Amino acid sequence: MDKGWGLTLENSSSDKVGFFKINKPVFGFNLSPRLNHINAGEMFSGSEYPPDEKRGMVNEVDFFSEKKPIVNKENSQDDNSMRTEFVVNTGLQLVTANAGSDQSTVDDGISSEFLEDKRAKNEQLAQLQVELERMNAENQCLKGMLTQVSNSYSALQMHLVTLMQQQQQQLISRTENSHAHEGVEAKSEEKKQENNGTIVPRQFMELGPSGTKADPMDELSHSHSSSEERTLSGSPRNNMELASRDKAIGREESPESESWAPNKAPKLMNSSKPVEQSTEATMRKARVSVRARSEAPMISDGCQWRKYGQKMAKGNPCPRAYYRCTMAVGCPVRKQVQRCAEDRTILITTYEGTHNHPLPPAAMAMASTTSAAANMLLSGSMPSADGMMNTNFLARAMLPCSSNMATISASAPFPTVTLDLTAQNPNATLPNYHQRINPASNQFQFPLPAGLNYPNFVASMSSPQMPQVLGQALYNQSKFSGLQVSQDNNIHHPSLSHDTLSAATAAITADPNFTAALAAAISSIIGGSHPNNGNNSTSAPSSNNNNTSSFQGN
DNA sequence: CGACTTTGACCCGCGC
DNA sequence: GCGCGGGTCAAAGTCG
Repeated sequence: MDKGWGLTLENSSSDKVGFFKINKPVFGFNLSPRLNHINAGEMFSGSEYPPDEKRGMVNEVDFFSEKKPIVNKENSQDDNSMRTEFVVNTGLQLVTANAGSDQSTVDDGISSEFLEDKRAKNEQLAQLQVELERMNAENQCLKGMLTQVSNSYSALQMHLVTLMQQQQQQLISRTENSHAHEGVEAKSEEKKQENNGTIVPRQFMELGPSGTKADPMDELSHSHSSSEERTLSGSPRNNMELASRDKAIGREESPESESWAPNKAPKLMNSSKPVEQSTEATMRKARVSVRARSEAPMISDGCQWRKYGQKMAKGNPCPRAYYRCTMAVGCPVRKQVQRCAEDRTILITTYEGTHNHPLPPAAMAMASTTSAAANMLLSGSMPSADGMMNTNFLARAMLPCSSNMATISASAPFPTVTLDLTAQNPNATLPNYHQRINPASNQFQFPLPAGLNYPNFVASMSSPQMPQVLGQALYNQSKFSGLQVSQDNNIHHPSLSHDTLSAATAAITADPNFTAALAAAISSIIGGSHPNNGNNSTSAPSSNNNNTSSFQGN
């Protein structure tokens, strides 16, 4: 039908006469008024609207133009669809009217016939107007339905995108787990890579709730049995470390040996697992460091810590404090807190290890979002060509945005992710115990709005959106930088990247506690699996959820 | 009294 | 082998 009309209008005028003579009746009589209305409007509303001369031709050749030229002329000035229907209906009605008028002409004369005719036309007009209104209403209804369908489609599309994102994340975590499970089987392959000087993605630290958790140094030793073990390079240095560890069997168990079983069992196991030990030794060094301005002695990050030592570090007049997580027995997570030598207002907090217990709600919220960050960081920290390319690409993308930035550096073979949130020169005051950022290392830089720095540590994690925002931003970044595992499912959100990242950086700078917890979560993931995965329990200890008061010395 | 901090001693890796 | 420095232990002290 449409095709017929389209052809009619597009063809040459010489052919149109014939087409119109044929199609017009078909259009007018054989189709429902509603379809006529819609199609007529569609056909004549566009660029193919027939010129006046064509309309004139139509009128001239129309079957009914001879009887009702006035009607056709009136309608041709207004609504095209109406015109069409007028032509059609007028023809039908006039047959009857004329039939009646023939008699009236005989009975009443010309004047009464004229009045009758005019009245009939008025009635016709009224009917047509009513019909037109009805159709308009129907069109409005259809428009509404179309809008509704469009909205539903958009909503479904968004939902689909969300589901695909979640699926992708699950795929990533599943892939990591499979990597861990395949660690043993893939060792021969890893060895090949190691021999070739290729560094494989770092492995995770063991984080199981075993009661014989050793200190981080020794933890490595029994992680060969860990399902979360990941592959890593066995550098000569690591092998040496391993060998020397094998020799060292001396330290006695402390009263805390149940939770921090220092050395015995691990070392016995080490002797038979040199390769794994070396990889774990490297993994053990995975850390997350947060540099932030704070007068407080320690950043509250939602976990509970116990100080177990303090030492003077070389090159820094400020002592370094050592803390371990006491939220659960045997939790291997530790952190070091030290003030920056150059700027003592800067507090450097370094996290190491993986929590073997559920994190407090606040930390859990952040940890859930930082899983994406960890994916990105882990991928980006790989010294592989891809990793370097991606991180460099990301850095290039981020660098021009601002001179003040939070810096996350992941440097192999001592992967340390540094969140520099001091809004100052991010590289000037890195602590000497951290590997300084260098061009060869993997580096993530996030722009921070100029002038932002750390506020007083009075803010709590009051904004539940922040983790999601950051997580989404990092997730987008990871995808943007091509770090996703699955290419087939890659979803691009170019519109989200910039805005979300800005929001994320704003969130970071707005709440130092958030950053600390973020770093802890990242450290957990880098050092092992997701903190939330370390324990089947889904409820975090409520009594120890927030230890802010415990560490707010100032 | 339990939890936490302090602090000297010790262990270990690493460079020379 | 030795010494340095980082990291940890554990007894003693402190605090609520």
